[in-house]
Amino acid sequence: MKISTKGRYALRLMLDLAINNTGEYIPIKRIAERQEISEKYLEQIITQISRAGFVRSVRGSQGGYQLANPPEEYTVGMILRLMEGELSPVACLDEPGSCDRADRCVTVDVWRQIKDAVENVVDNITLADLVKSYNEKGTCEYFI
Amino acid sequence: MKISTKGRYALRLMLDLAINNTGEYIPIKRIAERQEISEKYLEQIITQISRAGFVRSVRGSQGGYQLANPPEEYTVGMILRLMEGELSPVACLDEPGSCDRADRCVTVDVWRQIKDAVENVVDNITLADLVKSYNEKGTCEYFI
DNA sequence: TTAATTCATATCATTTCGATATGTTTTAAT
DNA sequence: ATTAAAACATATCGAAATGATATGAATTAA
Repeated sequence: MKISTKGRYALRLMLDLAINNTGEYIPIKRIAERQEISEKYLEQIITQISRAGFVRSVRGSQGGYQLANPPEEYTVGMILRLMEGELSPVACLDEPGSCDRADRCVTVDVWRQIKDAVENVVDNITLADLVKSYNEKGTCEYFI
Repeated sequence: MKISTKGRYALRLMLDLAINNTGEYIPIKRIAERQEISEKYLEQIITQISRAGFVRSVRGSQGGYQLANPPEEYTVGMILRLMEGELSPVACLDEPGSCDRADRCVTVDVWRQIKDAVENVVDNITLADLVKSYNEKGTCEYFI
């Protein structure tokens, strides 16, 4: 039941962009430094994020990334789903017909409830909420 | 964010024992047939379950397993934790001191909420609840 | 004695994870 | 023009986890 580093790093990356949402383009190198994450690994991650249209990019010297929309418009769920796929504890919830026991299945109700509970959390927290938490935590240069 | 087959199979196994909770000892072979799961794989799983004291076993011919306690006393959470470990989306929630960014961490609040939401589901469903669902689903020989 | 069963380990193929490596293309600054 | 910085693209790789299978020993009722 773990979220992969890709999902976690993507959230930190997006939160970094949200906190530094000044209009400037931020190079991935800065984020890698601040977050202490491998630059090359972050490049892979932001490539996915960029293709999804969550960020704008400018190539070349002085280039970088910025959020495509205001932090209010990104939920944690959007970001996690992009990297992790559906937030289901079992595949059968997302692949109808994948299980021929589905009609007489009892435990699927449990998995469904878990999925709903998780989604209820992640779809109701935005980057703006996290920026607020960050600011309330006092003066600190970094975060996780 | 997936639950492994061990966790899922363990729940089906325990539910099978709960449904067939007649006082008899049930060989793993029967359960493997009913659940269409590899017998040898189920053996590994029930070994863990047995060591935790969740079931009683009798060796030899006519031997098998039965629940050590009534179905009401087993939550889904107990069974999943036994196979999967803590139901946290990130390790840092369970390993204090594992992360040196913990003090200035913002995203950990998200992970904590996810964990709480999942636990709230699985710790409030018992095998007895699932047996009830099973019986309400009508006459069917099998379940998942 | 035999067959059925739990119990114990070892092994194994495949996939996933978490990266690293090696470029290319683009662009601002010099 | 040249250079350095940066996005973009793709391949590779070691380690761990996953999901089993294999082999056999110990126990017990029939």
